[in-house]
Amino acid sequence: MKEKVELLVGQIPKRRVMTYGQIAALIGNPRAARIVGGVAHYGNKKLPWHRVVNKKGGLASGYPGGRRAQKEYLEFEGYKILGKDGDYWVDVDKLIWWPDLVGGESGK
DNA sequence: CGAGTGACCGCAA
DNA sequence: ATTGCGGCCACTC
Repeated sequence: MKEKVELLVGQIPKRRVMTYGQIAALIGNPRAARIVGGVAHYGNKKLPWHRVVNKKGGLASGYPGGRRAQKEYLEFEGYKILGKDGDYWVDVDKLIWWPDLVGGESGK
């Protein structure tokens, strides 16, 4: 399970993001979004968890350093960061990314 | 070993 | 529209 999560997160290309629910669905547990969060906290911290956002595209709450730090990371990679003071989010509708199972190009 | 928590999501009231 | 509750796997105490 978590291996799939870590795998997917590790395969998330730059300028692209994935939602917890999405990953959870891909591993076979659409309702196990929390598990993804659990893996994020306990699992492999070497993975780009900053590219993982919630359904609203908002940044994680328990991220090391706070949402601010995560926002810095994302904008540093060139993400289109939106949001208000203290609350940030990305264009999940456009930056959302899916594994290469659609037939090659998943979006650019 | 047993119980509780965790960076979430979705439905129901 | 907002608040409340259930559900899953892995890890920690």
